[in-house]
Amino acid sequence: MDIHKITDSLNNAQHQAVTAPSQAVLVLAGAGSGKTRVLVHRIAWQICQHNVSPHSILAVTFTNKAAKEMRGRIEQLINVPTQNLWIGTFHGIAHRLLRRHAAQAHLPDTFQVMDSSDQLRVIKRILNTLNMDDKTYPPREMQWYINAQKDEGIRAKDIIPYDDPNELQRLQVYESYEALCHRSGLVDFAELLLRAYELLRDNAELLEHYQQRFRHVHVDEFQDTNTIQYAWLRLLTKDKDNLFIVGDDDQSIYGWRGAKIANMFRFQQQYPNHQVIKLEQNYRSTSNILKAANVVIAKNQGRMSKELWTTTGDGELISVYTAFNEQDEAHFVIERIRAWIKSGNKRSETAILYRSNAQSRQFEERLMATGIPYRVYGGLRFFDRAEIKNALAYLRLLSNRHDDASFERVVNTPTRGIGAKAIDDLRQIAREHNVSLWTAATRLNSRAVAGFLQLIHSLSEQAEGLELCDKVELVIKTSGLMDFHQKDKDKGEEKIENLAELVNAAKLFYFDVGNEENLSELESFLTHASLESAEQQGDEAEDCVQLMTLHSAKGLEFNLVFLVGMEEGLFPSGQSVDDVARLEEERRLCYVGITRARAQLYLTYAESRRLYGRETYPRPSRFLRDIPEELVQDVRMQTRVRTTYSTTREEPKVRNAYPSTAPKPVPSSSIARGAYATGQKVSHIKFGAGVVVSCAGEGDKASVIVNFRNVGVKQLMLAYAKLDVL
DNA sequence: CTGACGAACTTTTTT
DNA sequence: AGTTCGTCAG
Repeated sequence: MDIHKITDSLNNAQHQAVTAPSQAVLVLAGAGSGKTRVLVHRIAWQICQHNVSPHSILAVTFTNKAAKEMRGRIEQLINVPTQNLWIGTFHGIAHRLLRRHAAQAHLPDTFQVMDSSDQLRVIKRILNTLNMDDKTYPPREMQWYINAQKDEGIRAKDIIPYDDPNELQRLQVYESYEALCHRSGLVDFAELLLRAYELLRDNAELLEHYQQRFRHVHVDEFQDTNTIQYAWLRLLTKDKDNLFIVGDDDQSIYGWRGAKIANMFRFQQQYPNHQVIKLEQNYRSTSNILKAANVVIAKNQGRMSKELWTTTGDGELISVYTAFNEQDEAHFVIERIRAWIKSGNKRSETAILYRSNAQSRQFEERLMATGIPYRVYGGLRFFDRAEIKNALAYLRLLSNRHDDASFERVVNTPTRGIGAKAIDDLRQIAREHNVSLWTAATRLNSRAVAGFLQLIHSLSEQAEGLELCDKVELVIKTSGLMDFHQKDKDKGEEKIENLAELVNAAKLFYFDVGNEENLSELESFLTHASLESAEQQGDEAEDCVQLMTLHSAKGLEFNLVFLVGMEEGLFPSGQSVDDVARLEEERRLCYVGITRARAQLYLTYAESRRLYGRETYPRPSRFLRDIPEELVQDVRMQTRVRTTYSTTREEPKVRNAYPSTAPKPVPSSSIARGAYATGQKVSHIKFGAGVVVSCAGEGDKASVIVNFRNVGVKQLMLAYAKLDVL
């Protein structure tokens, strides 16, 4: 194996990281500095240079996509079989451990993983049985509570509720939930991690075994680890310091779901012999973009210092566009994209990034009207669809009759005359005798219920010996799901297609017998469905404009990026502004957003925006003001010169590149009144400079609403207020 | 069981 | 505004 192939292409810092001695290493990797590269080459280096068997290497990521990419790149780099290499998500690895040692983890061999919507259903049901009002105890909050406890490694038995009645109630739910999961052989996502941690913690020989086995442990996106993930890593590596972590404190954007940047500091304390290597050279963006990113993030306190730089030139200035309202914003963005595509660029190289999903609509509408193909990220995933979950629930019942969540899901889907009453009875029996719903059903005297049991029995018999995909097909057809979903008025066709797609997915499913010794093919497929649902998204092949939240943009890059809705209250989110820590996370989010852009970055905001059915007049985001003027070009200012305010109805369908060569279309809501129109820059003796956002009334009663730069929105009567047109 | 209506929401999301 | 969720009547 050619070692040079592994090290030659690296810069100094990368080289240092890849070839660092086997001790704890923290690679502080800025955006676009080649962190995946370092991980991949580090692993390759160990295998080739130090003859480390792939069998003794563990690499943990957060997403399946990242895991897959890493494995692919290692295989590409070195010609060594990597089946023995453990690369996977925290959840995937935890799951694997639990399968191997199910008994020691106190789990049945047939345990199944439940996703968050399954979990929510179970919790709802528990609230119900406990007779708890779901107004005072919203199921979502209970779910959040339980997961938060598990993320911190806290079991119900560890909680001392003191005298707080609320806490007592929540504890009761947590306990019942644990009991039900245990009885049904169900494991939620947080449980996977906690259980895997406890497995190692409580089984000395097992821990010893894995400590011996994994000579090198690697972690990607370390800043996103939560308490239990850290604890688990710590168990595995504490005596050997063989932990190689890559992360960027500035890109920690998941604090709200338990990620702890503090883990990076904890690492430094608990692995005193560690080495820190900073990757600061950026290979993605122009210098101007990096400067802006650096300035924005510099305002955060307590960072591990790090500053991105590049050898490529300044590049274009960052463009800021001030829109009248959200429609104008969308219009502007889409026109720019249109011009960009027209000059020969790929649609998939441009992205519209927003803080919240609700913002996508305006852009979608415009794109649709313009006929530009686009793709919105973050919708329902394939395995999350109701029809798919129904089919999977039948399959789960085939493999485990006592899976209460699945039982309840399909016992009356399609409807077979088992109403709320019958289900209540079942629950009653189940609770009294502490048995599963299935067992309860065998004791209930009901024709309909007996019919359901019979159906499952017969499906089970018929499925015997069939290929996986034939099993799936059998279940879908025989259970009546096919007919049931076909009846859906407007979505029937789509649902049938999805079910067909599920059969197809089963056909394509690769069952790795060697790796899943304890699992049947069906069980393995079901696990795959819960644990890897994300990757099943449709055709990425088509060249599409990309629309997504800032969160989902992490890790991606585009030549042309629009960061839209740069307004106080939106971004930073109104819910974060009064909390320093949350505001810092918003700022990191902004940093993430800016660093997605390779060549060109647009920041846009609207002076007036319809939000929750009301007209709001937000002020420009503080992040916008942080970026120094010399890096920015105000797109609107350029336009101003050419704009005629009297432009009214006949807004031309703009053909030219907008806005530099075309007159700025005035949004229909904007009506000229005398000298004032929305968008007009004005100046007031007392309030200073501002922009007209709305006009009303005529003659003496004419008034305008002005958004002043320094004092915010004011309504002024034209008859009294002295306004100067700028 | 379906459909209709009204109330209550409304940051971010992977596993 | 728009969506989702729960309740109620048919």
